[in-house]
Amino acid sequence: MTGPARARARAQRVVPEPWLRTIAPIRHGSGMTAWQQVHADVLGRIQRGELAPDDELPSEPSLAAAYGVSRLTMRRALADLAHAGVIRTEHGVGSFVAPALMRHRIDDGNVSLLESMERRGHAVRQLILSVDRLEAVPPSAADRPDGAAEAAELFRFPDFPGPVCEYRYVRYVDEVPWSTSYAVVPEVLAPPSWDGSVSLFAAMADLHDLEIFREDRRFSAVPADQDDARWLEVPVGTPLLRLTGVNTDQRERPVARIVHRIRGDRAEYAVRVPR
Amino acid sequence: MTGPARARARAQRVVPEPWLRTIAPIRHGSGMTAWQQVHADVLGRIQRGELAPDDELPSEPSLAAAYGVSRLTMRRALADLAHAGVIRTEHGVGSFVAPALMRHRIDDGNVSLLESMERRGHAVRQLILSVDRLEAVPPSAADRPDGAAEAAELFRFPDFPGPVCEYRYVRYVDEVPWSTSYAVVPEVLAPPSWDGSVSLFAAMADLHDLEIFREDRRFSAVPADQDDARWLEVPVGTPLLRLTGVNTDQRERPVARIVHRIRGDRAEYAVRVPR
DNA sequence: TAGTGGTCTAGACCACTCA
DNA sequence: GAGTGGTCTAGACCACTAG
Repeated sequence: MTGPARARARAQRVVPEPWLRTIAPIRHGSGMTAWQQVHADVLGRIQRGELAPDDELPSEPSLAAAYGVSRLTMRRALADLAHAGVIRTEHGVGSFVAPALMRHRIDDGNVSLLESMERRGHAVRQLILSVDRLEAVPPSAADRPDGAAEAAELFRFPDFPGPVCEYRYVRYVDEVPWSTSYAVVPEVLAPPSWDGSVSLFAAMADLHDLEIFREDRRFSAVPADQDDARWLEVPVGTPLLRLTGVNTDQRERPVARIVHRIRGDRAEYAVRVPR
Repeated sequence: MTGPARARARAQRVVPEPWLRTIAPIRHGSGMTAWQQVHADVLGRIQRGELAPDDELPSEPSLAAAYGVSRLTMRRALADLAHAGVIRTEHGVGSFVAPALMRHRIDDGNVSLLESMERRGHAVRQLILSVDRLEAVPPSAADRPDGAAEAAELFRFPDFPGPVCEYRYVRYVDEVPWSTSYAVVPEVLAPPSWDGSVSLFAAMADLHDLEIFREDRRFSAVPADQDDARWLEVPVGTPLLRLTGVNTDQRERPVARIVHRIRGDRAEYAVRVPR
């Protein structure tokens, strides 16, 4: 496993020093706690356009001094902004105003994210983290993502008994991390040399002359764990949209199970509801 | 606005004192940070069943002492568990192991949460927070939930010009908070005395002899703000499933726009994808 | 009133990035 | 090596709940 491929635009400009002087110390004992006031003030300044996307914020100590709070209180405010995707912090570098969040609308019909995005002119890249072959026995719940009883269900393919292949990969849209993804397919259907340049399911369909349908989709919201945080370049605890599903072939046989954990500040999934 | 209606089961038992002695101080400098080790240890003990749902944890100071860390570090670990819905903390009372999370599977066809849940034997209650009449002009983005350009879109009803009614309410399932919800409908269609005992859209349908369809649904993930936190009884920043949508009548005219912010640790929305 | 969780501080040290 | 964010501490005070 290589480290996260960082090829990100650097700060457009550093916020000029005079800007710091426009900050007034917060007032204690005014209903709101200190970190809430700081949070609101910084958010307001960003929304009002005082700071532009990719601007670098002053350092934590200097901001803390300007607001008249301790560095820890300052960090509490900044952490909340980072969770909401308003700013982004990089260890050893600085904090930056996040670029205007480009929410992608996905019509989750029978077309993959990759195809759907490329049709709209966005570049999708899939970085494969691991491919494992497993006997189709329910593994111990502990080391599976979203452990518990659901784990065994992930490995059930009644029509294709035998070992399964387990894929872990990261999807990028326009070189910004989009999701950590997990897929399980029966080994007999697995494409032997999938390199992520096409949809996994498109590869399966080609190989075995199948038609693959997205059968059902389930949505939930979960906090980013350390692994998510690392690959998606967000703080631990950031809300992620968790999308699980089953794909079937033209005879309604399950052929793949997937779990995507998608950055909540980037993704919006749209579903047409049939009448 | 009244305070949150708390009618919650209290602790089944307090974790016995000897249990505290089974905790070993964490080892510094072993790859994981202190709070990660504490987090992992507490989570493991809960998953292994040492602590049962609704058990009350020892106080923060005593836990901190047992692990050999400062109270702040202890709190960092507990905060992460609370975000994930593993424990729940009550100010001035204590921390408790959260009950096994009951994920509800919703087939989001043309049936309301209320009907769908009651059909499955769950009690749904809707608490109305406010009903406001507004001129149908795009309001300032600042004070709308999920402000920005989307705000104006919420008020567009080309077929029913004029003022709109804005509803804010909280939905409970089995007396546990489920979502904070927000709906906008044209005033000419608004039921004059909706009390939350039935679906808002069922009331509209009855009143004006409409058939109401859930036209499209969009899913995203957002952190709980202070208002969400208050009503849903979760910490600020907890991941919420954000569900927005448009309802239309039998002639495909938009008649309502809705925004639900749903506790991520309780909800899972399932959608059948049409072939 | 006692005990709990929530906020805040000042200071220290570590881990990371970059010139 | 200088500057940044990440972690951690000991201690203090506040806000809330309950007996």
